[in-house]
Amino acid sequence: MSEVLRSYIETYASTTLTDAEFELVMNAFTFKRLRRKQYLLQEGDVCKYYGFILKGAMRQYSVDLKGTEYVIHLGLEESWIGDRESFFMLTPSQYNIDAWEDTDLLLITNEDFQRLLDTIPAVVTMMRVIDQRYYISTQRRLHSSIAYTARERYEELVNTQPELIQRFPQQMIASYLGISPETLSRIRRQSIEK
Amino acid sequence: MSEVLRSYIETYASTTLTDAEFELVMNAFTFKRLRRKQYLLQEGDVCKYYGFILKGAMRQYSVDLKGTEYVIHLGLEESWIGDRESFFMLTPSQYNIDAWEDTDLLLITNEDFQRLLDTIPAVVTMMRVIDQRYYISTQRRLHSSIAYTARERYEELVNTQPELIQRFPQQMIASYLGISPETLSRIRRQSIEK
DNA sequence: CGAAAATTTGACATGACTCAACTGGAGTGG
DNA sequence: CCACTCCAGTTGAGTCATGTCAAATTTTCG
Repeated sequence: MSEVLRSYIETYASTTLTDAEFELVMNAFTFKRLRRKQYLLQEGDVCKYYGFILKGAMRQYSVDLKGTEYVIHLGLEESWIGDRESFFMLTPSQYNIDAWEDTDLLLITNEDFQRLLDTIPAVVTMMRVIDQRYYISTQRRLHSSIAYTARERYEELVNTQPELIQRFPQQMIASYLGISPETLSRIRRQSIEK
Repeated sequence: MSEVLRSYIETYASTTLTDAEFELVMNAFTFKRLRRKQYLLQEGDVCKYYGFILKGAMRQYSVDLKGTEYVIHLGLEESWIGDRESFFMLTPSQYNIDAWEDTDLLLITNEDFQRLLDTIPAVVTMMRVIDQRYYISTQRRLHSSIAYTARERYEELVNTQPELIQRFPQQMIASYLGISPETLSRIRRQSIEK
């Protein structure tokens, strides 16, 4: 099971880990199983753990005074989940993170993570590559939200990340796109009609 | 002048550079002066240089078929400018980058940048810290675009980055916020009336 | 099957956009 | 130093995309 993390790191760092290094990595992480709807993080708490998703589906979202939820991240297996701002700055988070499907995670604390960065160069490289990709994908998403209509953003998502649409309910996808569930429903109908 | 870059790196890396290291850094960068409206990057080109702004104001934007401009980044002194996706992936950029004010830059190529990352640990650390901050600020901006109205986004910008509002014309700020210049004008009037 | 949740649909409200006209400087040149 | 132009910003009117609320329908799942 932890082989998944090993090959993930090796892929992103474009190198291999020695068994000793991998041992260190595995000691730094704790396995955790979350059932559907269980929380990894609740608003107001500091994000103590960053998680690597082995299997499952999770979401990160805020809730406003009216109770409306705003989804800012959806995560599937072989990706990371956590509120980075809170995790690294040790500040209270404005986000909630919960499991949408039953999810298996590998969790790591800030301290342990820093230690890995200090001792294993491959982890540093991996982080650089991941940040790079995140930087690029967020910039694209930001550009979409400024330059594209609701329909265009939905169609872009269908083309680039169909797996999200398959795994999460429509209302979450709507929130992720920054539109109402009703609007998304209408957009989909019109897309089909054409 | 290049002392600015040195102290920037030292601040972000929380360490000092040896003179030898700084020598390497300076050899990697080229000084460039851009006049107002000159381009650093044009759509369709690969972003050959990443720039550190010593003095001035720059913007990064795309243009759609109708000629409408969408500003995705505004940069002032002591920050970086460039299309990271194009720069690191060597792909043609969809963005234009030009100088809004006369601007002094230090430019670096991808090759030279990789070399610095390989030879100077402080540069690696600096990048990690910068990426971290960018990650956080972009996530916030994304959250704003999903969860807040045009007015709220404008007010947030006034509170968090008033220097952008002072240095760039209103229509660029509007584009940066993803709203029309007319809408921004009306929002401002109403804010004043209250 | 039956309850609860998700999605769809309809009717209506509204925020934001578009287009066009107007206003008010900031420069320029006679 | 005035007249003129240019351009950003403002304002108005009409439109359109999207949101809201409520009801109907479909799907999910115990």
